[in-house]
Amino acid sequence: MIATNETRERILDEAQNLVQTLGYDGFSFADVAGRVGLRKASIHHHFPTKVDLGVHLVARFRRDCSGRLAAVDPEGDPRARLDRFVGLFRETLALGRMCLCGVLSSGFAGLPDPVRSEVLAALGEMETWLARTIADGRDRGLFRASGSPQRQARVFLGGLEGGMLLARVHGDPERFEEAARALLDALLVPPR
Amino acid sequence: MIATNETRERILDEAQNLVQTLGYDGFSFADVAGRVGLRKASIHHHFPTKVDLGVHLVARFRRDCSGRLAAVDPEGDPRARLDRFVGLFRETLALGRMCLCGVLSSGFAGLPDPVRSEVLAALGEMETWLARTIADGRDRGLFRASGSPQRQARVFLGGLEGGMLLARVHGDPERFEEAARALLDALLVPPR
DNA sequence: GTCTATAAACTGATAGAC
DNA sequence: GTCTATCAGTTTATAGAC
Repeated sequence: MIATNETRERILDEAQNLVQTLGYDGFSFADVAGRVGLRKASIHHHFPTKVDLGVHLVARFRRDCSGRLAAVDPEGDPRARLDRFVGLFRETLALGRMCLCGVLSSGFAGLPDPVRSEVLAALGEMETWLARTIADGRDRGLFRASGSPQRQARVFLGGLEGGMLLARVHGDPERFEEAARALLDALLVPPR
Repeated sequence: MIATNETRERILDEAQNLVQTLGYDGFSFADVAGRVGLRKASIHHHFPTKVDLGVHLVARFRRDCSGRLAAVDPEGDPRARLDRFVGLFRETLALGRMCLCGVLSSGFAGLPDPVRSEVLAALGEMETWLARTIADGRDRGLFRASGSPQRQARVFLGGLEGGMLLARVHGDPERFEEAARALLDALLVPPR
């Protein structure tokens, strides 16, 4: 792996952290600069505009998600694969952060066009992965058929985002677990 | 009903509309003033600070929700009563807006303390109403018991918020309907 | 109650020295 | 690549005339 500009990554790290905690409008060049230990002008050197920073932020998040999901063995038990998906959300929540796509969905109408596109693309990739996994589980007789796998994937993702949102508000991760368990149970074929 | 200061209400209307569309940071005194047809200073006359405006915003929303839910006949079919709850969300979504609590949950950590308290109170009242309705449905043999009614209420509310969020992002209200249907189905006792 | 005018702080962004 | 200095625009908020 070529060393892909370390400062750039640190800037993206801090910016992403802020967005996942406070929302898109909740971070400024001054905030990011302060945390990275640089001046505002130096941030602009790496990311000329805020839109540019925002787009690269979501694009990296998307690549990261895709990579993690691609690393899940597609031959494994579909239930365990879904658990892995839930685990990615759980890890984020444990840090007190929201899913990047979830936060950005909240003030979606106010986002710059290029950022919106990236968010939609990221959400689309998650849904596609979920739909494929659910379809596989149906083929194996593990999941019940109820509408299309795409439909089930959309409900699953929405449920996770909502559960995550309310869990963080109440500072109670157990709420997220409740939601995840309910979503998985709804998918499973009845045990008798 | 005594005429409860009309200008104040119009200010709250426009501010709430903006928050539900763009988020808490997405509205300014200039925005609100422009829409109401007043100058910024006049808004400050009615609501001295932004925190003050924000608190009254959520407080009014909370009263409004409580009123609408209290108007639902507590003797009626629990399934229809839940449908009524879903309908409140549906109406908001049809206007391209998010649930006020949902939007404010997104950047929760960045909200002023008094606003946070109101959001938590509003969410709590919704959950309590849902839990009572679900408990009633269980007593009548309509809903399946799976964890406490409180737990089911939390999952239900989270699912609605998440479904609403993603439906609006994709500009596809049908996504919300899918989520709502799945949540109701999960509650119902199997039809055989 | 509404207005004009103004303040102080902050926003994203640029120019140019080192 | 990072810095200082600066810009124009916006933010919340106040003072005081009408």
